[in-house]
Amino acid sequence: MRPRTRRGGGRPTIADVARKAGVGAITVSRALREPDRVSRELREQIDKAVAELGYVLDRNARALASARADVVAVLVPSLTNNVFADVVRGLYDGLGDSHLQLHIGNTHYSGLEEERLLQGFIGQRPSAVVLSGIDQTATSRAILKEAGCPVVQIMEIGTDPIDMMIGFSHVEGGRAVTRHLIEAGYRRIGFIGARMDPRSQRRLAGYRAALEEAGLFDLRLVTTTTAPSSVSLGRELFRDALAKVPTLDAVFCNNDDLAVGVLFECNRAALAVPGKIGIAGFNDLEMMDVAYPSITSVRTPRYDIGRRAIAMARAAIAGERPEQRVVDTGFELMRRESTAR
Amino acid sequence: MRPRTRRGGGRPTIADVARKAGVGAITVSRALREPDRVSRELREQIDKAVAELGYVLDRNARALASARADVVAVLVPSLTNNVFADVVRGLYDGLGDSHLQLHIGNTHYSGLEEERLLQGFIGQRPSAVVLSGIDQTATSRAILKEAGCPVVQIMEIGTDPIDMMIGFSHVEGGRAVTRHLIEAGYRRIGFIGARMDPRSQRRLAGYRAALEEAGLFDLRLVTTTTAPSSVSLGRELFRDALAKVPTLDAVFCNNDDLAVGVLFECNRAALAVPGKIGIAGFNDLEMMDVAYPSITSVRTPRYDIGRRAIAMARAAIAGERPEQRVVDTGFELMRRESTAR
DNA sequence: AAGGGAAATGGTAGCGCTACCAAGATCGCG
DNA sequence: CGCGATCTTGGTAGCGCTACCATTTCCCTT
Repeated sequence: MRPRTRRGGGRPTIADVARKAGVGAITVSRALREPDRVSRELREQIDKAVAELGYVLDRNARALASARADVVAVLVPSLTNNVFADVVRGLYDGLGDSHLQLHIGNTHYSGLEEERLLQGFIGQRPSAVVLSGIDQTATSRAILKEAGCPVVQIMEIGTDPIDMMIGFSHVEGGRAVTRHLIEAGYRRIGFIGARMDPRSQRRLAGYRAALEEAGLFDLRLVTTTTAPSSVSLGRELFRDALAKVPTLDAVFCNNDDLAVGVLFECNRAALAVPGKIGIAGFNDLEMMDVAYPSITSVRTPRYDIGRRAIAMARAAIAGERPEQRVVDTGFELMRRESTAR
Repeated sequence: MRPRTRRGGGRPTIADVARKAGVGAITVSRALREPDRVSRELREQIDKAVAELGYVLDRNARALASARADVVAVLVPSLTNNVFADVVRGLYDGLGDSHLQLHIGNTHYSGLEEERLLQGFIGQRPSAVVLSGIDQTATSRAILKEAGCPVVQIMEIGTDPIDMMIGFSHVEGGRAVTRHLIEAGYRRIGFIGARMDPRSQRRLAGYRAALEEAGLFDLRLVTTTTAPSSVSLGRELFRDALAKVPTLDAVFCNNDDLAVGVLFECNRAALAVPGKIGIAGFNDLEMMDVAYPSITSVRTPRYDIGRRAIAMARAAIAGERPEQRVVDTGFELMRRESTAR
């Protein structure tokens, strides 16, 4: 009958450290969590014992004992998408020197998948949850309200936050870029959209509103697909759009990948940009400014949203409730050569 | 003196489910993990109780009790980079219906950061670890050998795997594309590199070997920076390279972002591609085939590497040791318009 | 000098789950 | 029909850590 080491792989525990340092286990625990509350002398002994034993804290045990994990659960619809890659980078940088960990889940733009992931994450009792958009299912909302931890919805704003929210209006983004195209003198302005998730739908709504306002809307101008966005898809959709409406003189693409595809296709087909065709994208990827001609786009503060979302979550974890639960970051229309007619 | 609910937020536990279903707690635990080992009748009662109580398994408690978390720790050098985004997508898809979770860490191309993250991840007792490249520090290697779980190094191969390895030779990739440029008739072939992490260094080594073999190498042909890669950086570096060597007639870019930047700059400066300047990239992003002209690149099976890495890890977790510890996926040279002279 | 309070340290009792073992029920086979 | 093998179920005892409370020591007041 082995007395100890029945299961754990024999890794040193906090008790081993305590024995070696000649202190109580709880003091080691404290030295690790709140060094200020332990005398310098003991702290040094403990640090030494930790180093000598190669002790590593068992996060699972800590999470169980303290009924919460130092984890922020993050749900994004895609990781392949540059847009969310920037957000995630901002989230990471927002962590700073906190001992929080990020656990990223990929919803693949599916509300049900989001529910499933949420279920799993909540089982870890995260310190906070960050999720994308405002179109959670009723079940997801219920789970989150129940969870009792700060929740930050990002990339979009709306009137009914689960808890907190930081982002911008996609309707206004779509409207702004479309108005710009109208002002530039374009008249047959197409919309090209891939994926057509709720945010894309709202960009389309903004586009439509702007065109209707000017009496220029025509359903045939809209070319969309639910297939995932890509540069090659931009080419395909542009060809379709042009076949449908040969008088097309501009396109607003629901994201920059598509816009780049349209540009390449125009180059290939010798359609002058911006003379013959105006092109505008959305998100303002770094590439848009370098393209030839450079491409008009809507700059969205993705990295910043990530950073600030974590800052909001950290403040809320610390008990500081913000006076403003919904933060509108706005966006910036970047006028470039591709629409300078 | 409250008898129960001292800490946990009052969420139902496995004991609550057991009481409601009229069975022992351990039977509930089994029904959740190995449904086949519980009679149909009890299983249905338990499922019902779970649903009614809204029971969610506490992963921390499970991990503590079973001394391992159903987690695969993944370390990648960057999340913003399309290349690793594809790998991560493959990893996710490789998970399939297993109950494994992915925990992603971002090393920012730093060995020390990798060590730090590894330390944290090991504290969670992951079921497996996946990490990028073959240049881990001695400390990292030691930690991993100690950890006693399967380890998969990805995206590159070498002769001294920590455990398992899947990827391809970056030296050969660089050599192949450079030879192609030589065969296409280019003579003053530049190398443009950003970041210059170890894999980029090895691509450069392959480039150099190919040029030396042909008696064409010249140090001034190499233009690199440690700054992170971007399309605009491709433009800058190309300008620098051209200023240094005005007779430059081709460039091999250590990745596709740079190559696109070079293409845009050539368009802007009215340098004919491939006539005046040949361009080749690395990784074969989807965009390369759509660009005008389309850009030669080295296709790397990133998504596939992700999937197969998880498959290898899962097999190893299940106790199946592969006969082949190092898997060379190879790569494919995609010859396109940008080098078709 | 007595009293009050803060700071430093430790002991006890779980957190919610599962490994391990035991025991009863069922079955097959000679 | 007896006996071992298999299946199903349950009890006990932790996993490694921390919340909660108790204790001791040392100041600082008054």
